[in-house]
Amino acid sequence: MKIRTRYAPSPTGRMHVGNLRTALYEWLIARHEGGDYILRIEDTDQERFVEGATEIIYRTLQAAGMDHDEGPDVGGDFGPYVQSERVKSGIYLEYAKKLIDKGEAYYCFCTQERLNSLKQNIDGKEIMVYDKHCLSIDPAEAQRRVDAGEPYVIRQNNPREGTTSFTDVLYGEISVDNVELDDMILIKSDGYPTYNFANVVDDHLMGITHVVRGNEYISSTPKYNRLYEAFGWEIPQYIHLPLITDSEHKKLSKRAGDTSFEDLVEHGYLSECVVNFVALLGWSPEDNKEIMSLQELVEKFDYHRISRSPAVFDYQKLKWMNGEYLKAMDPDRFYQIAESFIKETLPGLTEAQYRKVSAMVQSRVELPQEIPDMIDFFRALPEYDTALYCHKKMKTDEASSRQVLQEILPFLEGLDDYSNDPVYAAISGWIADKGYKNGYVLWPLRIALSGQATTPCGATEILELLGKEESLSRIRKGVEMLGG
RNA sequence: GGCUCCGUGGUCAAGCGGUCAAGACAUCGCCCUUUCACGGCGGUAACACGGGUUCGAUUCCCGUCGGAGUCACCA
Repeated sequence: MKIRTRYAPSPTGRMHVGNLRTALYEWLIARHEGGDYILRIEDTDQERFVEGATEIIYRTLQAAGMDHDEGPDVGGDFGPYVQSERVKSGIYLEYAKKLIDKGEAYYCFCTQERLNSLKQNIDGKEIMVYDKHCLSIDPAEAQRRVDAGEPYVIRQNNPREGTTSFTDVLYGEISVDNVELDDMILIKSDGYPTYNFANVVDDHLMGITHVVRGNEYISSTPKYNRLYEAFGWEIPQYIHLPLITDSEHKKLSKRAGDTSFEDLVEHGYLSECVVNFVALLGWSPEDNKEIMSLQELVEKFDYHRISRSPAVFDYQKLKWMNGEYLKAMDPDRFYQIAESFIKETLPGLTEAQYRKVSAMVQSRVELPQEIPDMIDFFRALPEYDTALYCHKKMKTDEASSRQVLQEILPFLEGLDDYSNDPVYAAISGWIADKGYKNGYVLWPLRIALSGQATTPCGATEILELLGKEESLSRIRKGVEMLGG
């Protein structure tokens, strides 16, 4: 049988990494198995609906490289693919009524006040279990009240005795006492179905074979199973994914303002890197390779290897991976990314110089946003402490640096070609003549030229970029600061 | 609190009865180097605990402890 998976987001804003991973795993399963991947928009909560959020979903999926076979924008045989449109046809209410006829659901007219009175507070958490109050209403009476226009919801009628169990591909069989099963609402008072209900109905109607979702749904899955059973529908394969957590081991969530795909991209993370990284949160390939293209992921993704334990989202490693992607990148593409950062920091250079700076920075940057700080010293010599001139390994200190700089100054003044290779050759020659060690001269030179201990390049490359005049002025300044 | 799930280094993560318990990030050190970085090499660092089962448990079972999730007219 052909595998069909679906990504069913609700359009409430940006897609955070947990959702992204769910979407990715569903896509990978479908693609690896040669199945179909369906996009379904679950916009049954009109209050949380955010204008433009559906477009964000399209954009994100596209940027991440996940194409879908069916969906609101591409059509398909099982449409419509937006739940608010499906509501109009009345299917959810129709199915809910079938459940009422079977005694598996019932009308409920309880007011919010009465519901609130059922709430209890345990450990600061609000917990509510419905007491089946409206189950006792005579069906004919209930129907009369509905017809009279009284607000109502439809609740699932779950038994209080016995147990219900389901099988998860990863977790195996999970059983729950039926007392734990709340009579959850299927149809809300505004006529919209709840996620819990619409999800089951649509998954069935759309022929979804593998239901992939976050771990947080495990506890409600028995209720879904009862729904499938009540309808006599085939139960899909369940694949519950381990949670992705923050460094405090708490579930990552949109409400907590956790990072979304778009946030990461705006912060300079490459979309292919984010996808790669997220794929590895809860899954690893047999060969343990880490840097993988989407295509490789498709080839290697065996969902049976998905982990059961939660994973912390480690920004540090994400950053490292981004650096790997940046380093491996074609220089031209890197330049496209780095260009604006470089030009804004260093206005007025030639195109060739910009390319040079880009190349310097490519091998050591993890995020493009780090570039300005890395190269700003080219624009203006920063304030610096003369203690920088002391370097134990190079055997330099303030006095030796002053002396060396004073000594080499006339030599540099007499030099006209400041291109890297010639200037390097010239200085090397000079150093050899004097019998110094390279670092003994080049370390103070770099400090004088850059005012900082770490630069994305060597001293002579700075000379080249700065040019003769600016270089000499910076060296004189250094000598001055050293009391020369 | 009830229920459910999870438990290999700080983090990700191999392992699926017998291994000196992989690898990656981070960290530390060394080398290389025109500083830093990159690169190369190496170090520190883990099977939560207690019982079983077994000739033998990280691996299987039970319990304890710890962590998380869930208990909405949100998904």
